[in-house]
Amino acid sequence: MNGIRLSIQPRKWYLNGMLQDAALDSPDERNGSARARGSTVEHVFLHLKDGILCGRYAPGQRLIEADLTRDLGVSRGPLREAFRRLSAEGLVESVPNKGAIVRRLSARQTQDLFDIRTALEGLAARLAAQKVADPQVRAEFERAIAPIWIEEPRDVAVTYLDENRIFHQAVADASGNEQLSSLVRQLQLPLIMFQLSGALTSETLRLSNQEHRAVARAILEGEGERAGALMQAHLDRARRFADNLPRGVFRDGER
Amino acid sequence: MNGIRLSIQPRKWYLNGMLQDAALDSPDERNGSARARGSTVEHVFLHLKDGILCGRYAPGQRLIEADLTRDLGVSRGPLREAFRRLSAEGLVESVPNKGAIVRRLSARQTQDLFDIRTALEGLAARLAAQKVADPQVRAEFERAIAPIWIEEPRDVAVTYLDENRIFHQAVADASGNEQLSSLVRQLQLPLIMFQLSGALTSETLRLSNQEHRAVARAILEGEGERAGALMQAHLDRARRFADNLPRGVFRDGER
DNA sequence: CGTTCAATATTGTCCTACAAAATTAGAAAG
DNA sequence: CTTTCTAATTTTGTAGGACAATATTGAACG
Repeated sequence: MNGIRLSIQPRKWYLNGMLQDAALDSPDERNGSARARGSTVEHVFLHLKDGILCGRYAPGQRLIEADLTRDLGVSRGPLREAFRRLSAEGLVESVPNKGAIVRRLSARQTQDLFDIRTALEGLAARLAAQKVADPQVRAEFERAIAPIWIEEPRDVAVTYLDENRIFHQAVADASGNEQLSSLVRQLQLPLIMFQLSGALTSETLRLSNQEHRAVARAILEGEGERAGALMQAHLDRARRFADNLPRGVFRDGER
Repeated sequence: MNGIRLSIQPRKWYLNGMLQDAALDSPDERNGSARARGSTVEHVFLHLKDGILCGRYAPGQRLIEADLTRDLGVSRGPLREAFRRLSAEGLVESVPNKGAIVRRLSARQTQDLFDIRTALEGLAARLAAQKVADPQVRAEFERAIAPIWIEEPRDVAVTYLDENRIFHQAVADASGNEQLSSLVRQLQLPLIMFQLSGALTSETLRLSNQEHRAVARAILEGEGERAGALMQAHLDRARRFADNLPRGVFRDGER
């Protein structure tokens, strides 16, 4: 009694990032074999990623191959390839003979993830403070983090989570270490489930934003050590916050 | 003129970790379809991983699907699945429409990787020093790192690289953070190319071993901060060492 | 209410096929 | 002889069908 099987709005694809209707872009419908090569996996991947992040696929839900191949109109090969990419990003986990299920972190795993993020993003902030000496990096960084300076209070949690993700990614990108950047992206994704927790208060968001600003200022002033320490303190507070979430958010039993 | 296509010793598999001859374990030879389920991908994966780490497949070499399916006697599905796993471990990279090639790091990527490892393994050492209070963790840790106390001088570089890998993994495992443990494993693998550099002197190995011992002692004494600092210093030295390797070891051009 | 076992659902693997892209070889031009 | 363009070959991306092994479900039974 664990397979929930949400139905998917039928026959829509993401093609190069744009949402399109299926019938409009398949020139010959007789077997649907004529789609831009190399894009099929990407379609499936983006559809599932988006679906997981938006909650269309719930944590713990099994992703049945037959259902998805039917609903998305692709064969099992590309679907499995997409599963594997999602697995690499930490959004699903593959269990032998059971297939792919939407990842659901235990409280312990969440804490562990925060420990890792603290170390890596502390490093990223330190490196970023060095790299902002380069005008191009500085310009790109300032452009990316612009939203954090907006004064209006954040009331919609979902919107703020996006702002949060963008800030952390901007710091990582400014570090100039591409592998670090992609690791940070990968480690941030599985935590999106907080979207569903509803525990983010307006005050929490304000505090988080203030910490973001402090980190950003330290980076822009080139003070690497301080930026790293501030980022670590920020993530440490987030870790404690996550530890106080209701147990229901996490995978059953474990604590 | 880049596809080298080394030939593979024909028809051998790894079955449950044991090397076996093909003819001995395929009950019906008509199409070879009867092998333990879920093991095919593992066979291919281990064969390729072993081959890459042993240099049987050279960095930069293309892995042609047709050749491998023929030589290993598997179909393209499992082979591609194995490619994806190797890609996740950072041993190969997949280029669209060109397939899988054995990964070759640039000097810059190598430095970046060391930065990340320094942060993560410093954390691992710090955590491990806390966790060794648990007798079971302590026992397992001491068992795993036993080789570092052997007094004989290390002359064979390949053997020492294995000892090195085992030590770093043991620290990560002792941290009690499974995700950290798997990250450390993943980040360590791509650096195996140093095996081929031949730049490891007997003196280098001795120094590295001494640093390992210092880290181990700090962990066993429960001094987390010191253990973390020592581990970071150790990796920092390794980073500088790697920076002085001949350029030919790295991907052409980049520095 | 709990267990056992058959029916069903689902995955792992194989095969074949074909179009798209990349690579190589060969021909033509300089 | 070298270079460049074109055609043939190779190789990958994807579809679709097939079947056995494993998981899951549901029903009968105690």
